[in-house]
Amino acid sequence: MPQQHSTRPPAGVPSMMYLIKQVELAAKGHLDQLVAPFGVTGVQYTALTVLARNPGMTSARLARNSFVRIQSMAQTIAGLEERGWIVREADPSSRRQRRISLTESGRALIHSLQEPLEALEHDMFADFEGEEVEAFAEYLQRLRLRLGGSHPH
Amino acid sequence: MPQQHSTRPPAGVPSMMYLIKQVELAAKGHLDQLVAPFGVTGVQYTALTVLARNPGMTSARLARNSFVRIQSMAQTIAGLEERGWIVREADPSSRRQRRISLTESGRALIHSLQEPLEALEHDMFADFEGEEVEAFAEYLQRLRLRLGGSHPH
DNA sequence: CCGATATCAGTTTAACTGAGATAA
DNA sequence: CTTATCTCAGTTAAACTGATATCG
Repeated sequence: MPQQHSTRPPAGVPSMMYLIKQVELAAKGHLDQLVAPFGVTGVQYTALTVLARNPGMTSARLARNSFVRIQSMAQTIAGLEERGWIVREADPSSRRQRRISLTESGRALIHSLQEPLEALEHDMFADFEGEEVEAFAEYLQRLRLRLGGSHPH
Repeated sequence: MPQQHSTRPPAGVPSMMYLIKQVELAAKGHLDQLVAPFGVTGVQYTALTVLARNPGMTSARLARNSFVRIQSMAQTIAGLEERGWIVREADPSSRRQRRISLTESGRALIHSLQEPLEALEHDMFADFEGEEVEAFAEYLQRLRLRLGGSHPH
């Protein structure tokens, strides 16, 4: 039954998604600002850190891990390769796949940015209690798993 | 099947921002999928709901509220106007500003999408306790305020 | 003159789709 | 034959910058 056009505000329907988007947008702004002087975007840098933690990854696997299409990730990877931060080598056991590894230059980039980025995150959560940061991270993890379940192909 | 657990140490520098981005990306996918049949994007729709809750807003004010540039919001607003979901009327007390209000069509759109969107959010947080959802929302609010403090001009 | 609003025009990031070659 | 990976090519959404006119 269609309610009358009450002046009642439609409550914050998409409030959570709106909030998440705004936080992401604001955080991206800070991240980009910090890493830009190094000639890297926030997306490129985060991809690089994932690759640093997972040596030998393929582009396709990284794409699935990040919930983007293979082609989207390929573009990001191409940028990293072009700048010389990564190399892709043919895997002898699977000539189709190209395994990614960081160059010295890539490792140096991560090293240079590690401290400023930790400071940025520390600042982001300056008014959080220690356990609140962990709780927030845990909520994000849960959402990531739940929402990521239904990714298109 | 390819449910892998990552090699090991989850610790990483930009882990929080990476998580936030992934959650936002996944949530956006679900939102867009839901609202697309109505000819609206997720960004357009969320802007519309903000306008519904704040009648008489200007584009510039909405932009500041959303942490985007005036020009970026103007583009979103233009899309909403083009589709007939909003109208912009000259304010007699300030001939520069154009106050935005929803049309019947715009209100109908919000009404049509309210229930499915509530269902989507409910589903997102299905494995959250009630107080956890509130805590998560509160964390996001805090981050929004803290990060939004340093928005460019 | 200055600041805020709005607009016009162009750019960039980073996602997307579709098509096709090749290897497992 | 099927599926996954990779690549090429083009598209879109949604942010951005810069410049300009006008109102208060």
